[in-house]
Amino acid sequence: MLNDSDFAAPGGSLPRRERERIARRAEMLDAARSVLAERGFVGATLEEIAARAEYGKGTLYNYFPGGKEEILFAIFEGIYDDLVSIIDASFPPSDPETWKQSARTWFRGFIASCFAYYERHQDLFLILAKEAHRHCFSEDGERMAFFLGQRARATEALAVHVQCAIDAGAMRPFPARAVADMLFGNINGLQMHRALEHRRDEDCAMSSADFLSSFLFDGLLPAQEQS
Amino acid sequence: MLNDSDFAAPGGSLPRRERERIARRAEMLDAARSVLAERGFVGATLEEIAARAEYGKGTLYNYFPGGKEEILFAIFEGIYDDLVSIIDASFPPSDPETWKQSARTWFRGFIASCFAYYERHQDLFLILAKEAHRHCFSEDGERMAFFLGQRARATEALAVHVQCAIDAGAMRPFPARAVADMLFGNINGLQMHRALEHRRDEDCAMSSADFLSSFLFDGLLPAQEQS
DNA sequence: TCGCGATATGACCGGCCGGTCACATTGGGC
DNA sequence: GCCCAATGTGACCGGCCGGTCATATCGCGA
Repeated sequence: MLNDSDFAAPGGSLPRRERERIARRAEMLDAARSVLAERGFVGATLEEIAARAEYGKGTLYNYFPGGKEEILFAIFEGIYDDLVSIIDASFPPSDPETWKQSARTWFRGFIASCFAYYERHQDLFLILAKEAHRHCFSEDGERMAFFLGQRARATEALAVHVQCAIDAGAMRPFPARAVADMLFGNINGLQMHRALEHRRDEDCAMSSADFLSSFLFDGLLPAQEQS
Repeated sequence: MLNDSDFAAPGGSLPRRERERIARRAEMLDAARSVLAERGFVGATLEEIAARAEYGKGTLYNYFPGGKEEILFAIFEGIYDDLVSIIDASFPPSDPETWKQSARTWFRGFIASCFAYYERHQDLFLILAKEAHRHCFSEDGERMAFFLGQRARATEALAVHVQCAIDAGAMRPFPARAVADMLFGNINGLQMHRALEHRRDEDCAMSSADFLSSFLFDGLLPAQEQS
């Protein structure tokens, strides 16, 4: 993911065979993403994924011996890799003084990057919206552990920066993990709101980021009521 | 739902036959809720629902001719009925002056009621978390319409009161629908956070409501930074 | 006690799909 | 051009489950 210019794609110069293998795997994942976004994990069939990737069903198993589940895992790992990259790119390492001045701007930028990412990869947002919560409560222990782990990876990466803001006095001293969770929740929630109302234009992405950061930083009370 | 003391249950005194029919339907829905919470909609089998309700599979179809889908609809309709009842009970009709004084208290009470409800009906929360988003993007037009409609019913009921708060000057003039959406999103998000961390005690439900209403009303900035 | 409509039941059917594997195809080294 | 390893393939299998329906059972009224 993110290959299209967002961030560095791996696999510079390897033995020829290896590069082709990676490229084919990527084609299959592309197809899988589009089918999963449309039909969800249970509704998607390996047949359709294979067809859309222009391979036979059996071939999928050469690249994903774990079958459907491994494909799901690979896709989610990619999404969370992207989110962690966005987080890292949004908060340059700085001293407390800079933090105090820039925290709000940086968080607003982070929020805008997330919206831009979801806007550019609507299939990934759909997969996230349809599947992420579901599998966090899966009855299959291994699957649940995987999803909780991915979720925790992103939450903790963001919580680090929340803690910086708190330490610098730029944010009230709430528990950093909880705040990080709420940030993600609000970003996803607002994106969902936008998707359901079919607001897709770029302008709206900007104003959504403004709305959300004002909502989160300044709260719901009118200015004179702040306590 | 809510039969256990929360709010009035329907069906006072009807022809005997009719009451028994309603009671059996309720037993089946109870069983269905517990299976759906564990396995999700696709993982749940009619066989297991019937067994848990102590009926045969065929009998389900006497009460839910529409099969699995009708059961799902009935459960969600009940959940959203409950949420609307909670909303109505949380905001007594009042004049603008009372609103201005009490808005924050009422919203905090509403948030606490939601947490209490989810705490008391964890199966319903699980169903909501696992299924609600998924079906809002369903490829089946009718199902999607149903879920969007239910969602809109609750959002609009809450938005009415948000608009009152705004009109009374107790809340910043954001779009009421968007605020209502964010409120629900944050309540569900925090409940999810608590569920995943296995925080289940009542104390925590109280402090969660405090945390969330402070988070939402006062925002993330320290007091002296409020703009 | 009988009879009959209402209700309960679970064996069965048909379709679906994840996963397998014997075979076909390819392509690179010689 | 030949050979073999690597890779691709889709027919097939087995299990699963939603939905049906012929049959059994119930219970009420006469």
